[in-house]
Amino acid sequence: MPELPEVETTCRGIAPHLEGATITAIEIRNPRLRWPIPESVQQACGHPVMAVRRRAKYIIIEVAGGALLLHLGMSGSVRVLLEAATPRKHDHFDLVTPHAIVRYCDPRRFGSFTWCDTPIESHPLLAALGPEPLSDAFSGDHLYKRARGRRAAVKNFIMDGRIVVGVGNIYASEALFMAGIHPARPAGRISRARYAGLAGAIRDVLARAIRQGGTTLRDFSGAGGTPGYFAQELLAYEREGQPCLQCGATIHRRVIGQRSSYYCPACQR
DNA sequence: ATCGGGACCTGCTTGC
DNA sequence: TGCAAGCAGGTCCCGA
Repeated sequence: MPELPEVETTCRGIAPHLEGATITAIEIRNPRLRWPIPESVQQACGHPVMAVRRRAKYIIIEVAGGALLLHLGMSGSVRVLLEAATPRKHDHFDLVTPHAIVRYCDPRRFGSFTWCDTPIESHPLLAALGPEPLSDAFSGDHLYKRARGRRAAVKNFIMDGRIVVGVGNIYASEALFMAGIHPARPAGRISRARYAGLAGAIRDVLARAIRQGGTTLRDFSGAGGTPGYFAQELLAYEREGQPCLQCGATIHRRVIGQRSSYYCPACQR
């Protein structure tokens, strides 16, 4: 479910409830996620939360002495409860504070939850990550330089977190459509100018999706339970067989790198 | 160094 | 109606 806008929406949803509050307990109901939840997460208890922030698709909850590192995987979601509620089937754990419970649910168990007591940016899961797409470090020139000599499809290239973080399957299709670049084109065979357009498209689509509260396709909702509204702005994703909104040709679907890609064969070259 | 593919999971939709 | 196949928003790890 979650790409960068969904994670950002989740982060903003839980931050007001956690920042300044003390986690009094972490109640683990089902520790089986991508990796088993370690006992060490309990070290976050008893200290006020200093900050809740996002790096790539990870949510970082900082306390004195370390940080909780949370990933939503493919199907993770978080709800904020202001009163007790019966846990549902795939609710894995709760972060309990005096005024709220942050409850994590993940049916497919591709998400993760760990504790880090060393500098967070050098954590093995974060150390090799590329720039944030909405930061100044990300640009067309950055993409162009990193693409030299690469023969892999540009769609796989922009979804590689070591190149740029936060571009998942939906927004990769969308950004390539906006930039008029065919998703299967080799990354090394795209001009500097076209990469400038692609970087702009990535920035634009992610920023707009964040403003809409993410994309709700199936069951995503923000921490307060409200759905995202970006789905109605999708130009290519899941539009196979429908007319291109720019030229009227039929949108195609093709599996690239084991993922469905949607594109207009006339507009995208 | 780069790449493609397999792996990890459950649940929903589709088609015979 | 029932059952199997196909599909889903991520990313780590392996061998070539």
